[in-house]
Parts: sequence; structure tokens; C-alpha cells
Amino acid sequence: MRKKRPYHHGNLRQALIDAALELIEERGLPALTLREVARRVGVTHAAPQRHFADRAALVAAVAEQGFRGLGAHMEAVRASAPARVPSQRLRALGVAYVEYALAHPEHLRVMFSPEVADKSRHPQLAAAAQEVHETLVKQIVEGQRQGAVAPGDPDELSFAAWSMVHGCAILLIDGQASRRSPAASIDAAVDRLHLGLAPRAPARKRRR
Amino acid sequence: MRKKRPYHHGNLRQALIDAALELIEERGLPALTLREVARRVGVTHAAPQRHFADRAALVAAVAEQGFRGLGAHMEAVRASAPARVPSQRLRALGVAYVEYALAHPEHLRVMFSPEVADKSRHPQLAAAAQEVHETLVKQIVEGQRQGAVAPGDPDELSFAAWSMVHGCAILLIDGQASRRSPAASIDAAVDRLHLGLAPRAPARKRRR
DNA sequence: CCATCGATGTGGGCGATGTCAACATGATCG
DNA sequence: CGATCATGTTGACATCGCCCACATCGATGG
Repeated sequence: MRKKRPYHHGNLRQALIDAALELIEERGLPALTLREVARRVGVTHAAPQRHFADRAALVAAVAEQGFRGLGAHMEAVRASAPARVPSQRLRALGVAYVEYALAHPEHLRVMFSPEVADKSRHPQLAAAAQEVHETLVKQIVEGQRQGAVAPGDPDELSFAAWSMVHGCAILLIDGQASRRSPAASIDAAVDRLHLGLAPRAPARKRRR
Repeated sequence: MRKKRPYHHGNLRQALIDAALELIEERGLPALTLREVARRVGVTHAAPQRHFADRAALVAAVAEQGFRGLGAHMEAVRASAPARVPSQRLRALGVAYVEYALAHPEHLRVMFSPEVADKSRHPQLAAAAQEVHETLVKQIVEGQRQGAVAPGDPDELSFAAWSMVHGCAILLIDGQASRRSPAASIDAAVDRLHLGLAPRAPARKRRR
């Protein structure tokens, strides 16, 4: 127990973040209000200022927690997937990303909200996002080492992979592709990420 | 003889949308305020209410105009790309999407902002977004007909393609991949979309 | 030609918000 | 034990979204 001993409330900062997330999931990000959050936690309207310089700082903290949760979920999936089939492992990682997004849609929206677009203002947030990216890069490199991923700059490949899963997540959350079940859409997208849009010359059927 | 502004503006609605976009590009979406927009156009703070039920309606109108602009840009690129090389045409479409996003980053953020996430409240916005999607689907179908795109449900394939370009656009706008030039990232992502992550030559244990 | 009426813009007001400044409280430590 | 500073409170202010009653314009019909 280091300086974690709370003074008055008992770790108000985390309580505010939790309440903020709860509020966002109930009524959406635009409904997030410093005063309402303070009300829910049971402190006065100015108390949050001791922990968050402004509203954007609170949003950034919620987003940061989201990235950490996403990273943890991906890391867990990565560890539990069979290491000997690298393509499956990478695939599982992509599915995990989208799954997390669908499980916490509002949270993901916060993570990529315009309100925290300027990540240079929120270094902690930038670091958390970077960590997620690095998980992906690591898996790409491992896939390349085992011959399951095409050669090339791992940064470029992982950027493409991240683009796909992230775009997939966003579009599903926004209901742009709601005509079929989310799971099917995820599978289709990850398949395409794996195989490409161009026809494969050898007429070899892959699993779907 | 100063220009006397008539009591009735003439086309206040469009003027408000333009001013809103301008304001957003200057200071970001959170800074968008009905009153400030009214101020810029030179009307009183309540005038916008005659044209937009609430703030969200104005944001939706800006987003809708963004989708229309994106659709027009894509359609122009599609028409000007050589029709005889369908894979190039599809590729140009994807690049056009990301280019537009990079040229109007704030505008794109508005289009996918949480504030207009519930598109059922804004039918016009939903229609404009749908049109962009359909441009993509059309090109996929054409590509399939000419053998340049792998067979499969066009909706699934176009969803994957849209996911990739959209994710690419968002990540670039958010500066998540700023280490290399945007153009190179776009190319790399579109290449991967085309070819897939898996090695193209079906090689088993090719090493050594 | 003019009275009428719906559409559009004005001016004022209300409750809520973010942020600031001054003050109160209590945990921690010399 | 008393000082000190982080933490929470109280009060205030400008601004915001939204609502209202009223003013003004322009088209319409008799």
C-alpha cells in the first residue's frame, strides 16, 4: 500500500472514471457531464476539478481505460490461442479486437472520439493506444517468422491489419452493416484480410 | 451605402451549415455552438432553431454534406479511372476514400461522431452514407464480373473493403501511424486489401 | 391593391453547464 | 501536537441549449 491510501472519499479519481463510463453507456458520450458524474459519486460539482483539469481530461481517462481493457483482452486471447498455428493466432487477435468493440461499443466510441483526437494533449492515452498497436505488430512479426504472413515491413502490414479490424469494429458499431449477423461480418472481414480481395490463383478452398 | 442585410436571410440553412463546418475545421467539433454559428452568419442566437431542431440536427446536416462530398469525389474518381482494369478502378476508389478523409479530417470526424451515431434519427444522413457504400458495392460486383475480385457475397466483400479504407482513414487522421508518409500507408493498406496478409505463393516450409 | 397569414428572424428568459476563486476539512509528517 | 497540503465545498460568472412571445417579411387570395 503506497500512496494509494485515499483521503476523503476513497479514490475519487477512479470512482469518477467508473461513473463516467456508466453514464456514457447509459446515455451516450454527449450526455457526459462533469456535474452529473459528480452527482452520481456523491460529491459536489467542483470536486472533479481536483482530478481532471477539464472535461476533456475525464474523457481521455475513460478512453485510456478502454485501451487498457482492449489491450488486456487481446493479450489474453493471444496467450490462449495455440501458438503453433500463427495464422490462427493472428486471426484470433483480430476477432478479439472487434469482439471487444461490440461488447463495449460506447467505450470504443470514446476511445476514438473527436474530443480526444489530439492525443498529444493526453500522453497516457497515447501510450495506452500505442500498446495495443504493438501487440498487433508483435503477432505480425511472429507470423512472418513462421511463414504464415507475407514478407514486408511489419509496420505497414500491422497498419493494414489494424485498419481492417478497426474499420470493421467502427462500421459494425455504427450499424452500417447490420443486415447480417455481426459474427458473420467479422469472419468475412478477417477472411478477406487474410486472403485479399484478388482471386487466389491455385483453386484451393480455404475454410470459412 | 452599406449592404443592408434583409430581415430574411435568403438561404440561412445552408449558410449555417457552411459556417458550422468552418468553425469545426478551425476549432474542432466540441467547439461547435449554435450561438457561435449564428453569430458568424449574423443572425440572433435563436434563428437557427427555425432550421435545426437542436444541435444534433445541425451536426447531422454537416455530416450529411460530408457524405455527399465523399460520394461525389469517389464517383468522380471511379468515372475517370480506366474501366478496363477493374482492379485499378477499385483500388483508385479506396485511395479516393482515404484521400478525401485526409483532405477533410474534421469533416470526416463529424461524419462518424458519436453525436450522430444514431442514424435512425437522421434519415437523410443515413441515406447519404448508404450511397457511399453502394458505390463500393457496385465496383466490387463489376470487379467480380471481370474476374479481378474473388467470388463471394458482394456485401461481405464490400464490407471488408469499406472496413479497410475506413479504418485506414481514421487511423491516419488520428495520427496513429504518422511514422511514415500517409501516401505510403495508404498504398500499403490498399495493397494488403488486394493481396491479403497470407503469403501469395502457397509455400509450405519454404525456408532453408 | 390590400388585408391576411404562414414562414422566418428578434429579443428576452430559464435552467444547466464548465470553470474559477475563496474557504473548510482532515490525513500525514516533522 | 501543530503545520501543511492535498482533497472536497461553497458560491459565483459567463455561456450554452432550448423555449417563449413578438416583429417582420413575402406570398396569396379576394
